[in-house]
Amino acid sequence: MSAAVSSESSSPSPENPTDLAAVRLDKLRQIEALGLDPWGQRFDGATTVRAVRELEPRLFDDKDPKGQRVCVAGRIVRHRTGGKLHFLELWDQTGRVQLMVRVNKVTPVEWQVLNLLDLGDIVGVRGEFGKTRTGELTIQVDELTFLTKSLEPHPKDVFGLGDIEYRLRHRYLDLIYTPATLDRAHKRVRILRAMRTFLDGRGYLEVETPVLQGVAGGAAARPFVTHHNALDLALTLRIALELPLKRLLVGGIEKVYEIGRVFRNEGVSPRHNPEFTMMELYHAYGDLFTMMELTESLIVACVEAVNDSQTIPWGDQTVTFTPPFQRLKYADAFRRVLGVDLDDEPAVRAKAAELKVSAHAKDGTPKAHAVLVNDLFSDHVEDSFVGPVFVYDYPAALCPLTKRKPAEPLVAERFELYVHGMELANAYTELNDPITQAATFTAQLAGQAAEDSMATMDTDFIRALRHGMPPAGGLGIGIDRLTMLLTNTPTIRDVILFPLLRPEK
RNA sequence: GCCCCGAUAGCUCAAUUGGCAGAGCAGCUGACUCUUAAUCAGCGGGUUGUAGGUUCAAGUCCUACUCGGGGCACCA
Repeated sequence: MSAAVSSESSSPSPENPTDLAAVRLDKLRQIEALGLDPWGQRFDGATTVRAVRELEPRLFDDKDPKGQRVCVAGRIVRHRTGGKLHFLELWDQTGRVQLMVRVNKVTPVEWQVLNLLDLGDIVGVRGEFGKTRTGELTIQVDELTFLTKSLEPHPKDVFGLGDIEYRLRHRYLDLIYTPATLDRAHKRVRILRAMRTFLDGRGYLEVETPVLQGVAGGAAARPFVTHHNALDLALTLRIALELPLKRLLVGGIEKVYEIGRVFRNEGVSPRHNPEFTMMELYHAYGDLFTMMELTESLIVACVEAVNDSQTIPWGDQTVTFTPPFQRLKYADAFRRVLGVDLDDEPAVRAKAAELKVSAHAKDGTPKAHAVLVNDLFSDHVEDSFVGPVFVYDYPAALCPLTKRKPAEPLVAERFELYVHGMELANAYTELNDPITQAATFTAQLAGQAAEDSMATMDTDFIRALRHGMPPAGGLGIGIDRLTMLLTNTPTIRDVILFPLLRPEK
């Protein structure tokens, strides 16, 4: 769009040869003058570069041209001219291959086109596959079809793309010139496919539930707000998948899951994007420990989908995903790291003061004990987990959707799976008692922000529970963070192809 | 929303204490039928993110803003 606009002001015969876009537009006109379409047409018969490179190469021999004929299409990413002989590198998403074009092997028009090629142009070629005297796998081109002009200069790939903003705003170039970016995109798909295969194999039904919801429930987060015109209806984008899926448990779908985008109107960071992908599943008649077993197998299936072993690199460290993962009670972890019992309120307050964790909310009200415990845990305990480790038996006050332990009503049957301080999975025995659920929805702890309390009552969900939801285990996994971990990627921006950025200008 | 850091040619990066804004690649012209970060000869290319300010002089110092990065807060 902007390229065309800026180019129109440039002369087709550029007076300024440093106006790179104008030079390219001029070449486009020359291609048109040769009677060719600079935007190309259907091109049949191409195989992938990878498939070509797997063929047996044969040293080129003009007197005995018996090499295999191949056909590929892709982008020109390097071009070495040599008078009557050109070498080019053609890129497609499976790899690169060298092209050799000799003046006497192509038509005069094709030779003219060759001399008009810019880096970034797309061509289709046919020719003999073999290797040069120096051993480079090469296609000796005898048919050259121009397929698409690139009017913008491409980055010089040999030095890589250095500027993060440039990479994010030109993700299409990042995919071409940063192999790791394309590799991560492929691995993300493999992880999702492994997850679906695993869950389908265990009898889980994949469903789709509404993104637009009247009450955004199932998590503590600020929603995006929107509006439906015809019904004049205030709507929010979902912040979790939980509540619709549990309605399906009521409806008798005993094993159910959804992989979908959720939206939280919160900050952006290396681990947060306002829209991200969750997998949530629910299993009637299961519980917390059903979910632990399932999580181990599921994570291992995902690990093995992208990695040969169960040990994967993470920065300068590694993680080994060999079941059973470590299990650690929340209270034990708290005591081990902080040296105080979480039920000992004076000791917890003293520890908070020592660690400079405020005992008061931003508005000055004293934090409830459970909130202070949670803050201490988040700030000082979570980071100590190398993992994978299941931390389980959470303080019930912080888990409004979770069933309490029968003998310990202050403890919720919940676990989180941590790896290198990152929360990878969250699961619990689902609260299916509508009377307790109605009470926890309205409970807002002192010192807890309103938007963090899930204090908005979803009366329709309560009604569903009142019709009887079977006891169940539920699990949520953040797909983006799982992908980060399994692809050794420190920022969520690089496992999401188009992370949210402010518009330029 | 707050704090810190960054932005220089299409790309990747230099520029000493405030003292003529540079290089490689890419581009243009020419040479070259086995190159591969090709090579060789030559030529162009900049509102130093934007707007102000200080100064004889600003890429450099100051202020505001824009965008990005890191952190905080929030969260998964």
